[in-house]
Amino acid sequence: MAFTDASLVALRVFREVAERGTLTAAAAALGYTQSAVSRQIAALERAAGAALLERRHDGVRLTAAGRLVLRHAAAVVDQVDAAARELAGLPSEDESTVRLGWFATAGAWLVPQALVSLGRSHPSITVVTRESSTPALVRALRAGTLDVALIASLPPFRAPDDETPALEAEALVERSLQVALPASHPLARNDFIDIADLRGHRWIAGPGDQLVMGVWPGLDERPRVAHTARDWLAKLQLVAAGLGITTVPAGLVAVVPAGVRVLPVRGGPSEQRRILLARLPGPMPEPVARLAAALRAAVVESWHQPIG
Amino acid sequence: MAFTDASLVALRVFREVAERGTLTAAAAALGYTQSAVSRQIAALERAAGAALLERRHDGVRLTAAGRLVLRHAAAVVDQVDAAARELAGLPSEDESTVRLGWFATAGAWLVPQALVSLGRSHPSITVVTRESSTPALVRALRAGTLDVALIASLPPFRAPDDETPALEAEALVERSLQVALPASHPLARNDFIDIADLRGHRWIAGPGDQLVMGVWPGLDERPRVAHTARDWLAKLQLVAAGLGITTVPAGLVAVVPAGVRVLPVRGGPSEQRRILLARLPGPMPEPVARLAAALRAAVVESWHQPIG
DNA sequence: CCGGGGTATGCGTGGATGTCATGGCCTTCA
DNA sequence: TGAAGGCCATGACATCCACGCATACCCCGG
Repeated sequence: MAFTDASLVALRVFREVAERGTLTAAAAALGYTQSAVSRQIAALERAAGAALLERRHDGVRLTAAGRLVLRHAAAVVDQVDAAARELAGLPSEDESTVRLGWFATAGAWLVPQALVSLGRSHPSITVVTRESSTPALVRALRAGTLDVALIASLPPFRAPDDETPALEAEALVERSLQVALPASHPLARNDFIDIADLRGHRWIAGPGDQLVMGVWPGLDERPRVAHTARDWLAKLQLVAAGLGITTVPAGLVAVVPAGVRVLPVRGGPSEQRRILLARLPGPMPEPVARLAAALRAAVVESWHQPIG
Repeated sequence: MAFTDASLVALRVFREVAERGTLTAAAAALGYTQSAVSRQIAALERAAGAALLERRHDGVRLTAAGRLVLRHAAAVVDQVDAAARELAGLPSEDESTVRLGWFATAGAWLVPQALVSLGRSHPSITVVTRESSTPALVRALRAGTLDVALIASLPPFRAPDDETPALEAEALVERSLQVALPASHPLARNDFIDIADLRGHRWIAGPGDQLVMGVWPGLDERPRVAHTARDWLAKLQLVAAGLGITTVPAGLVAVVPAGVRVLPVRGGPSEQRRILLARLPGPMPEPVARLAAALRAAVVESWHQPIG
C-alpha cells in the first residue's frame, strides 16, 4: 500500500502515539488494544517505507520521518475533524477557541487568574485547558492537540526538547523557589529562612522519582521524606498540619491556605524557576496572542500581591 | 462509522467523482469498477450522514454537503500527497508549480506564448498544463486539481457555474469571431466578408452536438456541414484544401497555416468571444499571479500582430 | 533472577472492500 | 413505441485486512 492512501485511523493512532509517547498509553486512550496500535503503526511504517518510531525500552520516540509524518498527520486529522464538525452543523471549532496546556502548579494561580481577566476583556474567546506533565505538553504541542502550553523550566533552562522545528518559548516570569512551613513554626516568625535552618526537617515531596519536587535542592544532607503527594492543596495542608515542610514556587504565595507561611531562603545559590509559554513556530492566531497577553498581565499583577 | 475516520480512498474517489462529474468516468480514471466507486461514495455518504451527490440521469452533481466535503477532501488529499512526496524525498511539489487548465483554442497560441515569456522572465516557476472541456475545467478548479484555468465564454457571458463559492473570473480579452477561408478563394481578396456572402458555403464544424462550433451563428439558412473535426489544425487544413470554411476566434489569426485567410465579418451583430482566467476565490500565490500577468501580456502582444 | 514496564507476533474471526452480474431509470433515435 | 445506450444501485460472492486475545520477547531495576 502506498502512503498516499494510508488509513485515517492509522494517522489518528499515530498522532495519539506521538502525543502519549507510548503505544500502550495511546491504545488505552483510543479504546484499542496495544496490539492493534502496534499493528496500525507497523502498517503505517510499511506504507511510509521508513521507520516512524524509534522503539525504546520506556516507550517510543519519533524518528525524522516520524516527525515529518506527524506534521502532516496532525493537519490531515484536523482537517477531517473540521469537516465532520461542519457536517454536523456545529460551530466549526471556532477560530476563536484556544487550547491551552499547563503544568500542575500553573493551574493554581496563573491559569485561573488569566482566564478570568481574558473572559472579561475578550468574552468571545473560548479557552479549553488541560493539565499534563511537561513532556506530555511538549508532545501535545507537536501533535497539534494544543495551541500553546505553560511549561516549567529550571536551570540550566534548556529548550523543552531538542527536536525540529524548535518550539517557540517565551519566559513569562522567573521567580525564586521558596519554602512553605507551618505558620505556627518558630522559624515562621522571620521574613526569611537561612539555608542552614533547613537541615533536619521532615519533607513533603512529590510522588515517585519526583522526590526532587518538594525538597530544597541545595540541601547538604540526605533529606528525610515524611510524605509524598502530587496535589498542591494536599501538600500545603500537610504543611499546615505541621507534618513537614516543602518547597513552593513563589507564584503560589497568593493562594496558600491559612496556617501556611511561605518564606524565601537566604544563603546558598538562589534557586530560580521559570514559566515558559511555548508553542510551535509559525504565525500566531489573534486569540492565542490575546491569551498570551492575559497570561503576561496575570504574572505582572501577581507581583503586586504580598510575597511572603 | 463516523465521518471522522472515513477512508482516504473514499475521499480520493470522491474528489475524482467531483472532478469527472460521473461515477463511471471516475471509476475508469482510478482503475476501479463503477460499482466500487458507487459503494465508496455510498459509504462516504453514510459516514457523512448526508447525501453528497445529487443523482442525475447524466451523472451526478454535488449537494451543499458535497461541496463542503469536497473542500476538505481536497485539502486532506493534498496534504497526504505532500507527506508522501516528502517521504519519498521528492521536491515537495514546489510552491512554485502552477497547474493551468485550458480549452483547446487557447492551447494553439495563448498558452505557448505566455509560457515562453514566463519561462524567460521567471525561470523558477514551473507550469503544468492540461487541456479539458470547459465543464471539466470548472470541476477541476473546484476539486483543487487545477490552480487556474483559461475558459471560453460567449454571450451572455454568464459565470462558468452557479455554485458557491463563486469562481473568480477575469476577462483576459474580448475579440470578435471571424471566418477562415482558403487564401485562393475570391472572397479572400477583400479585407472583410459581408454576412450575406456567407450563404451557400460548405462548413467545417465541431464534432457531435457542437455543430455550432465552426458555423457562423448568425446564418439565416440551414448550414450545410461538409466535415466535422475537433482539431484546429485539421480544420484549418481542410479549409486550406478548399473543402469548406469555418469560424475561428480572432486570437488564432497569428498561427493560421499558409493557404488560409481569416477575415472579420461585416453586417449582422458582432459575435463577441471572451477568454476568462478563472480560479477559486482566495489569496493568489505569487507564481499564479506571475502566470496571470504573462497571460495578460501575451494577449496584449498578440494585438500587435497582423490581424486578418 | 524475578517482576514489571514496554513492544511484537501467531491465530481466529468479522467486517470492509473489491468484482461480477443484474436491474432500474432516463433520454435518444429509428 | 420499442430498442439502445448512457447513467447509477444493489445482491451475491471472494478476499483481505484489522481487530482482540494470548503469548513471546526485551530491557531495566530491585
